Amino acid sequence: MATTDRQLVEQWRSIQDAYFRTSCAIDRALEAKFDIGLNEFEILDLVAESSETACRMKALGERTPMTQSAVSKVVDRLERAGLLARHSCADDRRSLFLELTDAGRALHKQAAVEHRAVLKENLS
Amino acid sequence: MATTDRQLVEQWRSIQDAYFRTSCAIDRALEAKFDIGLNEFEILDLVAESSETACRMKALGERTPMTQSAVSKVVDRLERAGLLARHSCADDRRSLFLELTDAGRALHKQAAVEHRAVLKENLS
DNA sequence: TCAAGCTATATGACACGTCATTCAATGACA
DNA sequence: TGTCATTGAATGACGTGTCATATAGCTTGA
Repeated sequence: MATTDRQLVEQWRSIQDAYFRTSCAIDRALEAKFDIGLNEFEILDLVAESSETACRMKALGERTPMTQSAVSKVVDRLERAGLLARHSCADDRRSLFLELTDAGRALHKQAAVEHRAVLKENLS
Repeated sequence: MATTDRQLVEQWRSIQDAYFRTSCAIDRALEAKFDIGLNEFEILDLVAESSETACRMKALGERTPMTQSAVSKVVDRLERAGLLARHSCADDRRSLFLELTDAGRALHKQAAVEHRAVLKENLS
């Protein structure tokens, strides 16, 4: 009972610790080298990953813990930074279809290497 | 190489997922039942845990990933809510010594039960 | 004992996330 | 086809976290 609770809390703290250490490390590295944060990278990564299918915005919302409005704002920033473009979708004019620009694709390629490297350093 | 990267990313995603699911669940539960957030609870928990020693503020900063200024603000809110009090420290008048109020202690006791319960539901 | 530096905390500006709301487009059904 | 509900996305108000700084108290050494 008490020991179970203790173990639970221990387990939770270790998850928190791994999460904070790693996400801060990624964030700092990406911020320093590419001037984008972790969430920006995650979106770039998702878009890069699924460069086939259309109508992304919606899909992104489903693949990330971020809110729809958060996604919208991250995409704003990426678009302003010239890394990503919104295209309207022919078959459903409410939907938007996202695509990396050349700059975005290039940056993502480098950032992904960095990202994996930081993961390697920080995860068991 | 590629497979290692893939595994790394998988591992990272699973940590992220566990972290988000669990922290959101705790946050919602505490927010709904006790009107405090996760960080507020963590601070209450830390203070409750070490109710012996003095000059807490500093010590808290070392036991949490939060920034010193974040801790200061969380303590502000807890103090405003009447759950916690700052006492000045006799031997070093820069330091502050934190103490749960009766209300704080009572709330922490209940909230801790809830906290452990949510952990149990969300962790393997 | 006084200056210079260090330490503990608070505060203000700012970035970013959430929630609630809005708006346009779509679907469904009479 | 016209109305009503629903869906995809954007926006504004707001809370909370971070960084840089301010402030007060402590310490050290001449």
